[in-house]
Amino acid sequence: MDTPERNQIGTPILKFEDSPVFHYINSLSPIKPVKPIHMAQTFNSLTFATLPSVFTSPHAILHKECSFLRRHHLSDLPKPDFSDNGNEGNTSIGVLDSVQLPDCPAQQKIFDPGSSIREVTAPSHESPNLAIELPRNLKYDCGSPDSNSTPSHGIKMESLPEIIATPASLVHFVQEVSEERQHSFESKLEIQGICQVDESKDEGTGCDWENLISDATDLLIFDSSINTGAPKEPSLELVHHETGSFASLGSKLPQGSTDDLQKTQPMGLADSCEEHEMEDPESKPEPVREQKEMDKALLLSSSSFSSDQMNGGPSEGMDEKAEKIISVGGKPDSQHQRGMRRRCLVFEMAGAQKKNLGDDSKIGSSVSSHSDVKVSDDKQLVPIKPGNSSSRCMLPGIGLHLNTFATTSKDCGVKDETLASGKQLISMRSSITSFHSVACGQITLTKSLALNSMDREIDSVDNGSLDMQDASQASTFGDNEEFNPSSPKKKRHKLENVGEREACKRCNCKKSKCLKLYCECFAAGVYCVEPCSCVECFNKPIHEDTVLETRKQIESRNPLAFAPKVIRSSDPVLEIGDDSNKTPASARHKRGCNCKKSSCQKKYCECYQGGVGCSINCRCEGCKNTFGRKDGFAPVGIEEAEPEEEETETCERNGADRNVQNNEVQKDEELYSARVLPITPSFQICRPSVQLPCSSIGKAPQSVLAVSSSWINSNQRVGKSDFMQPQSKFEKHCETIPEDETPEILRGECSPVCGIKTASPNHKRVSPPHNEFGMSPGQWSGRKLILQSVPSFPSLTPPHETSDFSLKFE
DNA sequence: GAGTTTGAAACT
DNA sequence: CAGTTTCAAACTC
Repeated sequence: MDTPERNQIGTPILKFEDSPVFHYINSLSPIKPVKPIHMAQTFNSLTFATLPSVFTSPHAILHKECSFLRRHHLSDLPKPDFSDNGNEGNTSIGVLDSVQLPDCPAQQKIFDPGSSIREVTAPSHESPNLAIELPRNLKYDCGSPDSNSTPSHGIKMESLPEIIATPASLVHFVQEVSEERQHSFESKLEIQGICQVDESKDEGTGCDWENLISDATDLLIFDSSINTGAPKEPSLELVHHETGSFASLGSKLPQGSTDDLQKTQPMGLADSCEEHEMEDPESKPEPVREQKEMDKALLLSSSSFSSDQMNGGPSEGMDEKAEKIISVGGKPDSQHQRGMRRRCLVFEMAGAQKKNLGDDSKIGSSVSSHSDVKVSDDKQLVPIKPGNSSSRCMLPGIGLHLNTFATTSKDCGVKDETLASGKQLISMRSSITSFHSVACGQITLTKSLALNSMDREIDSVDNGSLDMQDASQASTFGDNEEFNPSSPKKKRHKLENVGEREACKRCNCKKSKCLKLYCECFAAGVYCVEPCSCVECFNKPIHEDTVLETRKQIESRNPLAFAPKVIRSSDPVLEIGDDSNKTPASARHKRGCNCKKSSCQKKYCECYQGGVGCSINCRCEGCKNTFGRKDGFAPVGIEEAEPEEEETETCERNGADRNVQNNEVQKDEELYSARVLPITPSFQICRPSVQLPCSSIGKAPQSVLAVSSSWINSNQRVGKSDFMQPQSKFEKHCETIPEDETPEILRGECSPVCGIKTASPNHKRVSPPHNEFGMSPGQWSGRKLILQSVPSFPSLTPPHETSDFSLKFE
């Protein structure tokens, strides 16, 4: 009865598996499908008791991947026997095996049948509910050792004889089909069988295997679910579990266990590590896969195995549940490792996969070491990126606002001399993301949507790039996650060193109460956060009113006070934009610096700090800004400047890149100046607006999303919006230049910025349009809305009117 | 970690 | 608008 069903299910599953596998391969990591499967399996192992596995099994099977199924089957084969209806399970298994074996490569085939069978059988054994719960537990618990242990027991009791029988069959199949693996696998099976035969405990071990496997699968599933691309982890998990079981079993048969481990690991590895492998198994000749898997498995197994043994799972659990539990318990490590691997995977994903094999071993070791801490995080880590991480990470560290934004980029640029446009872009992206998060986190409300969208975009874009930042952020977060501020300075230094300084903006204000532009946080439009070591800080949500008022005052004096100091035209981050073409350096400090002693070669110089070259607006003396001297700029118009000599110097330092960029930038700036200038004001305003979301000042908080997007777009589009500064000088251009140009950019979205030229009040203060509203509105027409909505600066207030603004924008 | 330097921000 | 003071970051030791 059951068997036919199971068989059917199993076969279909297998078929499905293939298709799913392809899907996975094509689209994502195969792991996902596996997870469900694991669930089912876990159910099986765990749930022995309750319900017919059938229900669960199908689902699980469907979800599961071929690889998993296969493996599971192999390892699990006994389970079916154990399972309530050993008959069914066995029969189905036998059928499946027989059938599959021919089809699939020896090992794979073997595994496949087993897996499919297990899936089917397992469910039958256990109640779906239990199974579900168990899996959950496992997932959450990282393998819920407990659950595993119990189920295994139940299974053991029931299936002893059957299990034994099945193993033998399996062994036969394996032998026939696969060679080494088969042997190893067989050895395992045999071992299990022996153990079972010898003692009920042995059975338990066999069950343990299954359980372990199931657990592993579960783990794998989790991993997969968690990390689409974390195939490695699963493998690790499997390895661990198996290792654990092996350890118990393995004391006797280390090699066999190792082989098994390798086998099993390979599965996980193949699955997790590389989709290719996943596919490969089927397409590829088994040996190839096996070798790869083996290699990986070996690496992993070595690390994991040792760890597992260390755990003592093996030592204790030779036979019993305890072993199982231990092995399961060992999972944590495995999980940790998983997490590590996941991380590695992730990173690798982003960075390079090639390391996988070689690194895996390393990773495994390293992971194991780190695992403790990270384990819990692992799961989180993966999910975190999308959700939590962003929020958490972003929040703490990044205190990026618009200003920050600029600064961040600056920082990056500055620190990263090597920064190519690419990095900057990345950095920018990161900064942006961080910004969002920051805004949300620090400020109060963030618009998840905006953030999410941003994050998504970033994520999508970043994979690779993010690594840098993410890693940095992650590290910072790690530090900051809990916001252990420790010494802000130190953190800063660290961050700075990393180039992440931006990530965390902290202030150390003692007298300004963080209500003046002296305060970086306040200037950035962000509330001070724990990391800040400020004294008598009023820049907190609690004092929102005060903050808003103060801002208003400051804005009244200088509408652009909260605008980003540095505006970069080319932000890949925004990418929306377009002008990325333009030299990355297109950015400029809105006001310009006034350096006299630092030669614009130190962070005292805001331009340098921002990683941008000095511009016409700068009144610096002896400018040697490596990012670009104001001289360079001069061409357009007036230059303050001094013809400078030193361009060569710049070249020396950074190398041609910067120089070129700078030069280009300057040129671009000149070209754009007209365009940008008009725009810039709007941008600045817009940026603030972006921050505003958080701000709650009386003015309408703009819809962050709308604003942000628009803002971003504007920036990107404008690209060089940066230059608010140029205004003063550029104003001339603007005047001369037909507004049309600006409109192009602006027109894209915002209409006419041209007006901006208006008034560049003071060179010093770029406050171009002092009246943000008065002037800007017209100029920024496109963005006027924003301006309106965004008073001048990032208000901490949540966006209420955003809708209106958005509409306006549109 | 303390002290100095620097330049922006704020004030007159 | 210019000059001065205040402030906090950046930097040095």
